[in-house]
Amino acid sequence: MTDKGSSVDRVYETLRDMAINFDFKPGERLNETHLTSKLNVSRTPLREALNRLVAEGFLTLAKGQGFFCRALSPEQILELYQLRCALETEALRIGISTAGDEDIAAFCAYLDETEKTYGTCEDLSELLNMDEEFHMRLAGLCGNGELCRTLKNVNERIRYVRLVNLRQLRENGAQASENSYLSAHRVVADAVRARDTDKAVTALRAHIERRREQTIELVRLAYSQLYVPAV
Amino acid sequence: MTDKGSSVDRVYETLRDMAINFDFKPGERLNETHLTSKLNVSRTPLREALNRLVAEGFLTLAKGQGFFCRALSPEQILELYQLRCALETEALRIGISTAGDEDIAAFCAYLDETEKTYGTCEDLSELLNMDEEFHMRLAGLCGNGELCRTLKNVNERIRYVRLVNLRQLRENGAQASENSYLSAHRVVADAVRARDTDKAVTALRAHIERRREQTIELVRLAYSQLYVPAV
DNA sequence: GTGTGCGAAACTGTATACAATTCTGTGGTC
DNA sequence: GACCACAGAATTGTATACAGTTTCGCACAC
Repeated sequence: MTDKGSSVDRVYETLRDMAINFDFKPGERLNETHLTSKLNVSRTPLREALNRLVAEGFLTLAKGQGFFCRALSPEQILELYQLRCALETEALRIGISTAGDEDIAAFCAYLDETEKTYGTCEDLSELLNMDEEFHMRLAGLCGNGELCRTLKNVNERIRYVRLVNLRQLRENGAQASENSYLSAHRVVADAVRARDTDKAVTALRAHIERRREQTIELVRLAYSQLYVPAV
Repeated sequence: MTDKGSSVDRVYETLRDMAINFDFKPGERLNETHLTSKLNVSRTPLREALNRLVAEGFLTLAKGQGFFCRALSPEQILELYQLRCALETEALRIGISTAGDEDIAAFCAYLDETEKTYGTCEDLSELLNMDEEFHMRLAGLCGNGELCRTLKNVNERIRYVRLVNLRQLRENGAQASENSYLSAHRVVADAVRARDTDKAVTALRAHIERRREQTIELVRLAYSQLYVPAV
């Protein structure tokens, strides 16, 4: 029953996941022939998938030289954080003024539900998934599909750095930091429930921008982890 | 010297222009064979370009059925207006707090310069270009390339409806409306020069959202113009 | 040792060929 | 007259072939 999807779709999703996780190193040139044998498809659907990923900002395309992994630079990450902030705060504004009570209740219920597993979650990737899910649901309250799709793309592109961030916090034994994530979410959710736009936007903006200062250091750390195979 | 660019690039730009102007009708199925003969390329680069346009939201792709022009619906346009608002207001916030005085001066100078031609411009498409250029320069003050690229894409996707709007205003003999565009720009620019974030954001938001109420009617009008060849 | 030029190999960009699916129109049945 | 079945045509999705660049390595000059 599961529509196995076209070859392009399968290849596209595989490559996107690899790009998200920087399985391709920043600036690395992609060898199409290697990828075809790795993914068992011909170059035609492969290149169609690659072209999509270029349009989505995961890869770049240099005429005559082929496809490259996107760069990983503090500037780039900062730009994406700003973009994320723009999208999320506006979504929040719209959501607070237009979402139904039941939608907001469902959103808050999700937070309640995940609150327990948040502290006990060992897998950092899973933890990040939960955080992203929270933010996507928050944004989803605005009912704007275009906005959500754009946000999703941005989140995917900063995911690696965020993961590095979590690893760092975990290593520093900063259990508190995870709780601070959670409490920040709680503050926003409460403000949403109270339909207090200013309070919610302010809290959310602070929550997102908090990470900005560390970005330069985080990108440096990211590079070091990229080229040292995880134990 | 003009790098003639690859075949894909040329085809891509042509198709994108056609999509922006709804030379493809909303929901229309695109026949690849016809396009190949029209554009004098084989299906391989054609499909690569089409895949890019899907990723950019100009087209959709139905498995087994090929490529279709995007829909044109009030909901879609409203979503894009909201997205535009999110991007522009955030860019404005950032720009006011980070742009150099000389950048702001250059921005204001551009407004001064175009102010004259604004009233006398006969070509509505050209008029719209000028408006878009103003907004892109405004956004450009924030120095965030990702944000600007996203905004550019959004603007392209709502361009047709905005053009219909201008046509309508022109037909109603509403010269005043063009002046109102201009004066709104002036208000924003003055607030930017004064580094008054709240005032600038409020004015810009109002300027953009003003069009929202008319959207349903505008989309209806757009359809009528799409299927009646321009005289 | 360093830099340069050349030629082969590798790779990209595009065209074409083929397989599988979808669409279309005709005929038949109720 | 409306609905369904089916065969042929058209169209999409993928693989392969080919031409034009680029890259890489090696030899050679300085």
